[in-house]
Amino acid sequence: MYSLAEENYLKAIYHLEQETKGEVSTNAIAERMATKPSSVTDMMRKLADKKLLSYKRYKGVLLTSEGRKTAANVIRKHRLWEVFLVEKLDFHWDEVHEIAEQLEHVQSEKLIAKLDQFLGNPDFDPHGDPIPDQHGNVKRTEKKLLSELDKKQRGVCVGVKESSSDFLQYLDKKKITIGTKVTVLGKEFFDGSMVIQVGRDQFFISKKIAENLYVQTN
Amino acid sequence: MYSLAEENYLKAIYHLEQETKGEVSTNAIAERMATKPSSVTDMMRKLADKKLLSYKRYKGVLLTSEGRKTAANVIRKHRLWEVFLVEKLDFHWDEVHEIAEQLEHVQSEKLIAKLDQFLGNPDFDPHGDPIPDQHGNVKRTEKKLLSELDKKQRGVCVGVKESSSDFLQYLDKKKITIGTKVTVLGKEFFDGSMVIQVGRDQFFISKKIAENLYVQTN
DNA sequence: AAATATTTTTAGTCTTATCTAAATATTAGA
DNA sequence: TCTAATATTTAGATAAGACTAAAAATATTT
Ligand SMILES: [Mn+2]
Ligand SMILES: [Mn+2]
Ligand SMILES: [Mn+2]
Ligand SMILES: [Mn+2]
Repeated sequence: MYSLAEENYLKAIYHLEQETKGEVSTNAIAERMATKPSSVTDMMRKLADKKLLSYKRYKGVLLTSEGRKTAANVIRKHRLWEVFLVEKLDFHWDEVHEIAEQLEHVQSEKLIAKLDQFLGNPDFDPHGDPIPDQHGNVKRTEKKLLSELDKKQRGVCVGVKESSSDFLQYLDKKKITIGTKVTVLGKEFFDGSMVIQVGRDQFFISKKIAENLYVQTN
Repeated sequence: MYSLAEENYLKAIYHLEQETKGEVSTNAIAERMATKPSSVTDMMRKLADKKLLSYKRYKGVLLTSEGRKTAANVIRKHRLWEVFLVEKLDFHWDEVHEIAEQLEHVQSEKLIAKLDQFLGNPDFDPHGDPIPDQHGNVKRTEKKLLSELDKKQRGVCVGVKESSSDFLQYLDKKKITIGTKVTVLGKEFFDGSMVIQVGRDQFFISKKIAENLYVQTN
């Protein structure tokens, strides 16, 4: 249906739209895709011709509903494959992203439907990100960053914001994963650092860590 | 490592080399790839530069051991994915080829190793074709075409030569699959047609059917 | 409101993989 | 062996997707 390049642009724009809550700029797309702004302009023309987004010179782009649906489907595939790699093939959660980047472009509606079923229709990927349904709808859940919690508050880890290998390996070392209960024992206002309790362990974490862990407080 | 186009050329040449047992001609490659001879010539130059095959103008090509290993690895991936699709996702054996054509290009040594293990290190794909090992070695088995059997001879179906959807669906209708025992009850020398016994059923098959079913006689 | 800085687009080039049409080499027939 | 048919290569073109450098539009300072 759509080329690999087109799918990757749509996916990047989809994510950027949610972050910026509005038009997405040429430079933002170029940076996210590790490409040059002039290449982005060319592609925006093409995607606009195909009615996947609206584009006005110098004004940035917005996905059409067709574009958004297409992007969500690629993300759906990416996340389902990540679940497969972790749950079935025993990959570690820090090593599945690159492989899913390739698998997400395999074209077959039936394959995805069967994979979804095989995996037990999961709602979240190994990093806690929601898996869009067949229509591209994502059920958004209440979650906040650990850094937003105050002293004495308690939350359950439900996802990571960054999912770089370094960060995920840090979390493993500290025995934090999806579902882990975390209690804030202390919070330093000067630098945002915290002391938290995880299981029986208590330790210090920097603001940067706290800003990349999603938790749910009930 | 190698591009999608390069991998597909290598795979086609690998198969053609086995069929012709010698140099593979430009036209044969063009026909197999559904492309034009001039495109093949260009690609042969490129693959020769990369030492994946030897090419002399007007003389056809032969894979180098590096080329053969690369081709076998793509075939290994193709067949492992076919096993996955049939065994784990409950696809029918007539609908997995197109999807495997895409999956075979996913790059990750670790993925293939883990997939192989997950599937229980299978030796054959759903069509009875052998799965090359990590080094590209294929264990070849004794098999012949059903058409080579004579009256009263008996064989076990171990594979199909063609695996078009039409043919596979015909086999299903006749309850023939890998492992099915087949006995030749009669053979017409004029047109090569046969009457065979499968389970309790006896029926007529054309030469074309008999020439596309591999059997093992012990 | 100018001047300056930043962002975005345009123009032109490159690589990969394809094609058509024409030229050349090889093979087969008379 | 000469000729005709077939196979293969060369030359030149195209499309996708990227790049650089320069031009144009927009945004930010003074
Ligand atoms: Mn990912
Ligand atoms: Mn993920
Ligand atoms: Mn196949
Ligand atoms: Mn097969």
